[in-house]
Amino acid sequence: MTAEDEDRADAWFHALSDRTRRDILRRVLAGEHSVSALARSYDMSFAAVQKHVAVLERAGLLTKRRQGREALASGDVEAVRSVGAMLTDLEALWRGRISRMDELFAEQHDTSPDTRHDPTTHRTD
Amino acid sequence: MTAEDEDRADAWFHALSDRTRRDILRRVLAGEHSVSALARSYDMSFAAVQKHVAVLERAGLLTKRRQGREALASGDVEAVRSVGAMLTDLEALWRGRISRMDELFAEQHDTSPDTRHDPTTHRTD
DNA sequence: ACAACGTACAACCATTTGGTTGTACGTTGG
DNA sequence: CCAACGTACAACCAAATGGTTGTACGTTGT
Repeated sequence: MTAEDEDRADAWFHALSDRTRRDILRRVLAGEHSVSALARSYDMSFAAVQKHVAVLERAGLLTKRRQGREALASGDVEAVRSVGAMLTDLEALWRGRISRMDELFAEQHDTSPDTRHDPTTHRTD
Repeated sequence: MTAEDEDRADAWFHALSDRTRRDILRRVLAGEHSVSALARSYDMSFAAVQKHVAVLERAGLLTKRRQGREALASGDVEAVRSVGAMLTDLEALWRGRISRMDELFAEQHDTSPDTRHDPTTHRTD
């Protein structure tokens, strides 16, 4: 099911790649806003803002709730956390690179590898 | 200078919005790879992969180092952390919303606020 | 009742994107 | 020396993107 994960990641990062959408997400994370209330904040048509909201909704970064004639949008912090988790995974790959560099150093300079420091607690920055 | 920040964020998220680029970034975070070595991993032309590498480079997510005829690409973990920090900032906005909800709840339902639970330890998920 | 409001969506347009092929140029190994 | 390799970049193309206007339809306030 890695294919669907990549689809979700595509949608997440694409949704976040537009500054208007990031601004909308900030607002709806801070509190519910109707689509037209959001639209009033930007120098573009209502339809344009509505499309941005739809992109964020399809990506799962916000949800809409119908109340009378208004559609109230609310940010989904869990989705934001999931995006952050992807980046943490990327960092982990980098930490693995450092560990391998340590191993290489140990092999080249140390025939008794037991005396090396613990690579899992290695300072990296 | 918020404008440049938004430009950088646009470049970051756009670079990450393509699965081939995310995969390239994973590889170069784990260790240096030449552009042609990367290109061999994907079912597309060398030029296409080279363009993906260029997008990641312009976004500051990887750097290239010239060694002979090869261009060795390496992931920049600091940039990845900066992207993660942006998401943490988004989360903070959401936490502010919850605090405000707690305040409103206290005002409306409780004239002696002592008996309410502690909002700072409020379970949110 | 009905005008104004809020939403949704289709059609259209210019620009960007992600891919291709082709060409040029420095580097390297036999 | 020179053929193969690695890189860079231009030109081109189909599809996606971000914007527009227009239309339709349910909701609300007077």
